[in-house]
Amino acid sequence: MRISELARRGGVPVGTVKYYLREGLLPPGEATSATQASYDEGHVERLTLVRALLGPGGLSIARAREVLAAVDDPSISVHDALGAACAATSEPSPQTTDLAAAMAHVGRWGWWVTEDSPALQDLARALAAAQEVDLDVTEAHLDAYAEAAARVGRADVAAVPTSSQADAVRYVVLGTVLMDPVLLALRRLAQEDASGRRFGAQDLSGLMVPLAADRTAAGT
Amino acid sequence: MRISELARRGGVPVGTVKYYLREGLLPPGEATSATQASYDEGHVERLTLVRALLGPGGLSIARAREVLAAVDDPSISVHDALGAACAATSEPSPQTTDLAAAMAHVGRWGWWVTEDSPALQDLARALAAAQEVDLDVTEAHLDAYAEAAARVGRADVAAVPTSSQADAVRYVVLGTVLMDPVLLALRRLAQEDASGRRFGAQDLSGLMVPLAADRTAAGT
DNA sequence: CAATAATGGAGAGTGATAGTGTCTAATGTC
DNA sequence: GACATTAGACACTATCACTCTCCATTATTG
Repeated sequence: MRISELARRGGVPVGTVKYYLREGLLPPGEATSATQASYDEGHVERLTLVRALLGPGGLSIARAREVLAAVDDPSISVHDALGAACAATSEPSPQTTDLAAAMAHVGRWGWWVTEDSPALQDLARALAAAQEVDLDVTEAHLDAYAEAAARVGRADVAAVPTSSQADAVRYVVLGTVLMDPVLLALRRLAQEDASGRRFGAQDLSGLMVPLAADRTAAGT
Repeated sequence: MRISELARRGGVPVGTVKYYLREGLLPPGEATSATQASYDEGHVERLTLVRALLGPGGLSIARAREVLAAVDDPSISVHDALGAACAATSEPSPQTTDLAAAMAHVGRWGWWVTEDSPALQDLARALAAAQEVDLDVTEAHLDAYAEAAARVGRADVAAVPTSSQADAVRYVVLGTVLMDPVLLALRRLAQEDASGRRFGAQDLSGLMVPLAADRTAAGT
């Protein structure tokens, strides 16, 4: 297919496809002449993948390129692919963070992580930010988070397919990036549920009901 | 104090403080003359709060303004404050999303949420994005996420202080925004742990060890 | 009391990011 | 052979979160 069809299939303007090609997010099509290249189903798939990483995944072009490099690397291990995905979703450390508190927590939970994991930096920064504004995060509260995270991490790793290395790598990378928003949305919903049970019952009695599945989409 | 001291205390340039004043993120200081205003400790606290929302919280100026409006509203309920924080961290719905699948899941878990919750839209979009790229998210996998999220949501709500309405609202809003990155970082670390146990043992035996607390900060 | 520095306020400018638009020569298609 | 399409390159746009510059007006200080 030509570029216009690829763009249509992916639901993006042609210019955007060209942009992704330029940025190396999409591999070039097979050149059939000086001004023509043909693209295949693989390109369509790749394009939807790129859109997922950039949109819901929230990655920048540069980060998406790193993630895709991991997906494309046939020799990468699943564990290293996870590391690449993790790195792609972490902020670049602006200054040296004090990892002591974060490391103490992780040690308390007995988790095996490398000391230079970007996620450890992220945790340290996030906890420091909470402390900055005097947000009281108790050890028990954090333990609840850790148990929840452990549950999620175990589910993620258990779900990794064993069919092939490439499948596993793809699954790990995509799962890492695309399940973040799922988890956050679920936290919001769970908070709403818990809050409704604790705070909302009296003043919102009629408005908040357990969702029944008999309505498909709520318009205005 | 004058603006330069406020800026110094908050660790930001004076120009940035002026910008936040212009944007309504900081309340104006008490004008002592045509070209002078005095700021107090409340302003310093507010400034660190703004920095936390914009930096680690990942909010835009506009979203931060909404969140701060909730924090400032003395009559808002805790539940509504949570809703405001939730809305501030959701994408504005670009198109109508099909909520059916998301609602089915939420109903399955028996959660009480409103049908027009932004988080429900977020969940629907995130699941749709995963499906788009053929990422297989099983019901069991999602159930694990839901249980983890429920745990987190319960911990969050249980930790809400009862000292005063204002404290509770502040805690809820900040906790919602600032604990997101904590949860994501913990997921990464838990994944690394789980992955190391499953995939990493053979090829990274020496590099991955349970963290001991005898080192404070890991340099290069 | 005069020189210097800082302030408030407003508008313009900056750099990064993610595209879009425009152009050209070459090509495909009817 | 006429018209649309393409690849490739470069330039342009929009948004965001600042950052700079300017000015008249104080505050401070020697």
